[in-house]
Amino acid sequence: MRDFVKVTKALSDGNRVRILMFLRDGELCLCQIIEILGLSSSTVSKHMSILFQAGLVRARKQGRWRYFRLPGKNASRYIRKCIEWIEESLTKDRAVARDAKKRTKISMIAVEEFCGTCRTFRSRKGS
Amino acid sequence: MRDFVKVTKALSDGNRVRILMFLRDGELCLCQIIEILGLSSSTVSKHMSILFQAGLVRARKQGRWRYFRLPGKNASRYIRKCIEWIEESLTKDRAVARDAKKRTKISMIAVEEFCGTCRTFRSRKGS
DNA sequence: CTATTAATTCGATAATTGACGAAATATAGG
DNA sequence: CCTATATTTCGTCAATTATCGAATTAATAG
Repeated sequence: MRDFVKVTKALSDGNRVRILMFLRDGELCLCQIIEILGLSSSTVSKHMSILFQAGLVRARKQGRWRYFRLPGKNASRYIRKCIEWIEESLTKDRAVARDAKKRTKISMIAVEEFCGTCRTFRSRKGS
Repeated sequence: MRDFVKVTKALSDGNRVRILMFLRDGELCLCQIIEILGLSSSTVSKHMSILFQAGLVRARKQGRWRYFRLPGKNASRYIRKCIEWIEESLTKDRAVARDAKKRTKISMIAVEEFCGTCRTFRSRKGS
């Protein structure tokens, strides 16, 4: 029960559900998630930690960046079922559609450019 | 999204999940639920209201008693999926097993006896 | 109508939660 | 080592939540 409620608590916030929905299209690094949600980095970091603790996302670190993704087939049966349920319930959701669009836009910029050295590059170019 | 989060918020409390699990065996009146959970009547009433608002239980009133049950086939697809998911995830849960046992014990007393006139009867007999 | 009892609503309280910004940590590059 | 940047942790604050008991409402029985 403890673990199960950890999952339902993780799902009980709209922003966290949004994250799960746009992670369906593949992994993203934290700063990309920050950009899509429009929340502070500390807040998003906390959200990711809650999703991670619940087993709803996997994470990997590469250099300075941390990438998050849905757990896929390695996940326990009830986590997989859970994600299926969320997907089925929200495919037509407006907020989810908006996020997907935003994600597409962000994905046009290569990850290494979006956050990282090239941000410095871009701002140098801009100023 | 609004409605979906209403459901996940309803599920984000262990006591409410317990309620859903022991309602699988059929409807119960509020005072029976109170007895199984061991919480105050006002608290349980609030829990039932939250579950009802989320569409996770149905209710009917008969006389002074209010009976609650799972929504069954009338429920929307995603509510049914949700309940399936909970069931699948918690069939082996210890708290759920404990509640089921308690429910069986309570069910030995007819509903009309358990709460209602016969409670007076029993306490008169007892004192 | 009155008394009793089931259930809900109300008001208070302690705990939890979501948010932020500041400070700390980690990593890469010079 | 020093700087820059991505992320996490910490402290704080406001909002929400789970709980209770008291008061209220609803419905039956006498």
